[in-house]
Amino acid sequence: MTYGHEMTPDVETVARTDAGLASELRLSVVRLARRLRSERDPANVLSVGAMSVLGVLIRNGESTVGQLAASERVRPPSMTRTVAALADAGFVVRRASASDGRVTLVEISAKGRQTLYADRRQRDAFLARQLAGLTPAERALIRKAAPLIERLATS
Amino acid sequence: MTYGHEMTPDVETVARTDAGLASELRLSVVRLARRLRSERDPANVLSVGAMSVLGVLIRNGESTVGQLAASERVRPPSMTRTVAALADAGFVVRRASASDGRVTLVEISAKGRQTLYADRRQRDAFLARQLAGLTPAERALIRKAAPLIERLATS
DNA sequence: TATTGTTATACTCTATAACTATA
DNA sequence: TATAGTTATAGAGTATAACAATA
Repeated sequence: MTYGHEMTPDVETVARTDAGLASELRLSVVRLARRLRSERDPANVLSVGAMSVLGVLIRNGESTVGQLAASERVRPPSMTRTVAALADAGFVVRRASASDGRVTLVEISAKGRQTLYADRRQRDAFLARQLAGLTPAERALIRKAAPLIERLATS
Repeated sequence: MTYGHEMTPDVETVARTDAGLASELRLSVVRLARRLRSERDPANVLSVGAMSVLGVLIRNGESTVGQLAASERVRPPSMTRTVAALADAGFVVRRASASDGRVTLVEISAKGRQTLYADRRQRDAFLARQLAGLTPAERALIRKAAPLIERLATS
């Protein structure tokens, strides 16, 4: 697989060195993330951040507001707002902790689960179309790269 | 290279099917983009969007406000604001087109160029550290995947 | 005293609508 | 009439500061 004369690289730095690699990967990832946001169906009720919180709740189960804020890397007041919006829409349920009266426990509801899965399928549609434009070998490469990108984000 | 028992996948969907691949890639990319934003030095004067515009100006040379808005996928009023902020800070220079009095041409200044490069080095630092935690084989894989991600974003 | 979460308030970025100037 | 850009205004999302309740 080569990127010869037919493809002008979209970044100034050729990623030969590791510093250049960081720069190229950063630009690519930021651009794709922005594109994914812009391709979202505006009819969607919930924001990207709110949907992401539902994903955390499915992955980790019932969580406190503080845990959710940490996992999404936002401040507690922001997470309070997001959780309030999710609760108002019936996507999560809040309850006080029995063992510690200060904490608010948040759990996803059946409606939240269904909504998240439906929204995901829809958001995946754009990227699936884009991936269909790659060759099978390129898709195989992306398949191997995705967990590495995940690790770069979370480690 | 395997992702065996030592690594619990952070996504529910195993990317065996192409739909699953879209889902996994989307989550990974969105997470890394968010992480990159959060790792930015708060002392930076310009927003991510403004820096991205400087990058476009270096890549494409002098551009109109409309061209910049299209390339960044924002509406013209948003780009007017971004360009105004860049001009106020001396990072770009605006001038009227000689051939078409309606258009505003925008060009990067020497100061803008220097600032962009410095900001980039700094933003790259976090990702370079993360990449250093990968094996050489994994980095080689990322090196091949980056231009593909760019294509997914821009095609 | 320290911690968890909330409320009050402000800032940033983006959008739509309405307007000006030019083609 | 259509197009390029700007101004006015509003909405979404996040932040800091101040506060209440609990440990």
